Amino acid sequence: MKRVTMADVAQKANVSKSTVSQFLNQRYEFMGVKTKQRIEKAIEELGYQPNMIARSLKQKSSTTVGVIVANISHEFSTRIIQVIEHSLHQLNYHVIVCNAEDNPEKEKKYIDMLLAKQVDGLIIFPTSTNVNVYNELNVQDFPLVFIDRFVPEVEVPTIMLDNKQALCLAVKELDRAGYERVGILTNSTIFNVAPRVERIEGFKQACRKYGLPVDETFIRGVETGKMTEELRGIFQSHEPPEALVAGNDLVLMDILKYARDHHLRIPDDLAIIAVDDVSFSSIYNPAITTIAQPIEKMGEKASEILIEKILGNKNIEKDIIRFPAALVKRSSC
Amino acid sequence: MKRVTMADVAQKANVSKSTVSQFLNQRYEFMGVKTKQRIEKAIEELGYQPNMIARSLKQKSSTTVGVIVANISHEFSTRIIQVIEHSLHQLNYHVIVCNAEDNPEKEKKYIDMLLAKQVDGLIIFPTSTNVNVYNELNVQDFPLVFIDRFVPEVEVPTIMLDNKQALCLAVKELDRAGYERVGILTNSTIFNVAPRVERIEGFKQACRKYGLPVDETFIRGVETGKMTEELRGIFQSHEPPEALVAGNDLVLMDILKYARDHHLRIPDDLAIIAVDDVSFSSIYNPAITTIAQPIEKMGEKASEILIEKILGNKNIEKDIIRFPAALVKRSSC
DNA sequence: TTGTAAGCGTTATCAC
DNA sequence: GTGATAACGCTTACAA
Repeated sequence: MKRVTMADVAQKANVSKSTVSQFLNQRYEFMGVKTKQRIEKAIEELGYQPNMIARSLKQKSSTTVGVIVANISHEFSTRIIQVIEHSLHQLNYHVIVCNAEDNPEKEKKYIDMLLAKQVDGLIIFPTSTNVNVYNELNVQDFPLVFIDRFVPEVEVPTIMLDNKQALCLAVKELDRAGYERVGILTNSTIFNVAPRVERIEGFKQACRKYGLPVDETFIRGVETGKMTEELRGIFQSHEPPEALVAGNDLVLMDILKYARDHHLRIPDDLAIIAVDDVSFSSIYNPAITTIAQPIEKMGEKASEILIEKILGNKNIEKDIIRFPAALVKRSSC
Repeated sequence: MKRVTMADVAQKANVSKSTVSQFLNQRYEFMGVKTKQRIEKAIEELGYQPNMIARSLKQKSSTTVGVIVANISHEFSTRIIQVIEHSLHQLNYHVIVCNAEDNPEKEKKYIDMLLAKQVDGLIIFPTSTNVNVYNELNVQDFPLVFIDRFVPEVEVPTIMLDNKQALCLAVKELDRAGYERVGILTNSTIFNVAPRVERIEGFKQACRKYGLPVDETFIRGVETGKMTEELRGIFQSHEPPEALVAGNDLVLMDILKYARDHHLRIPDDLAIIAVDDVSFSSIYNPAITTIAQPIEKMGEKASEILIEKILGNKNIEKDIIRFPAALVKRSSC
């Protein structure tokens, strides 16, 4: 497959490469009408397509950004990536998505690869442990935005859910519905993944606020794969919880599966409220009450800040930007 | 952010750029041990990272492939993309994913952009209408693979589900369970999207095979957004269907929602079997019986063929490769 | 208004 | 064993 280059066009149109370049970059202010037409014709006839690689090399910009997601299996991740892709596409940026699978080494490898590919910026769902890598990028002023999770010692703009407020909303709803023995289940908190820790903390605070008992046996960060086991433990207790908050979509699935397999009726035997308004929550029977993240806004904001940084705007808040959650009331609690 | 180049390394190590290049490309056969060490040291100290853009320009290969998906909102799409990304990553290829949103113009625009970016190949869930574009790529021997849908007049390797067999499986199961009045709902067939047409056709054939009545009023390709309306029509009929096949995940959602809102018990009032083994089918109550596509195998095969083509292997079957579906028996029929 | 030439960071050829 | 030097396809001063 012989690609046609600018030189071919130039030759065919009887002009020099630079004139063709001018044309392509819409600088026809001082260009003869006839030259312009000849170039147009030549491009058309040859089916010329500019080579963005060559362009990138010269311009030192690839109009590509990388997105590294900690774990793509959360619906939240895929949806926010879609939003980011959509926003950035409108600005003529392309997106390369990488899935770190919650593995810091993989994340580091991806960062290196994407840098080698000269991406103009990076949006990362960080895995917390690559602090030095992040900081290195940061001191070099490399455009970087975090999403979903913050990293303690790194000053990077971070888009996050207001987890405290989110859980306050959840507990408030549980309280309103009259539940007393309540709990929350999230994925493992051993790596201090911010949303999980914050959600648990927010849950406890809210319980105190609404005067609900805080029973630590129902408040758990559970390792992947051990959820069923954990649930069995919880429901074997003398007084099992009346209501459970699912820390994310995957936890919700585990709870629902357990409930079904053990014939727990929702919400009568067990009320449920889930963080993340996953698509199947409105389909489920009964429909699941959820706490929704403003995915669109979060994705757009992340894109916006990244582009600002790419374009060289220095005065961007390097802080965490928290987005409020919203209660989507359905029938599971 | 000042990037360090090969020249910097060369200078620091007191060698020429070419030697550094040799080093980077593991050609140390004739390289002095000391030179090697000096280069290693210089790279380390400067934190040098090769520039793949420059490399690509020279090598005429970007080690990047594009994936254009017709509609990302199907779980099937996202999952197959994950598989593709995973397979190609192992071969050190990167993937740029684009969502054509079922819009042929958008698809064409993406193809152009990806070509401009010098992707080495393209995996497309085609939107059927860009036949000329596909053919142009094809005559130029540009590495191209279709997935999920075939395009009649284009000779490109195509990975597809064996839809006929899949629906045979579904109908067989319906028959086995004793249902007689059966139907199938898919998305709109006006654009002759292969899977939809084939699934409907396969359904009819299978009904004949198993001696079930073929009632066209229960066999429908429905426009997006009109599913609820259609369902209302179907269930107002004198003898509504006892069992329905959902042509894909989105259709399944619509059916489940309708069933819940109209208090149809599954499977007693309405049995359901869905094509695509979406994650929530095992969670739902009752769990949904599905026809699963071998997503892993399909994604891997697509990646494999694409890479073959990229590497210049000419004798690849340009035909449709059909993958068999599998019944996942649960409780909805 | 258009052309010339240098340069972006690599790799490849061939000379030393 | 190592180093000049010329590409790769484009942009951009600056010259004409």
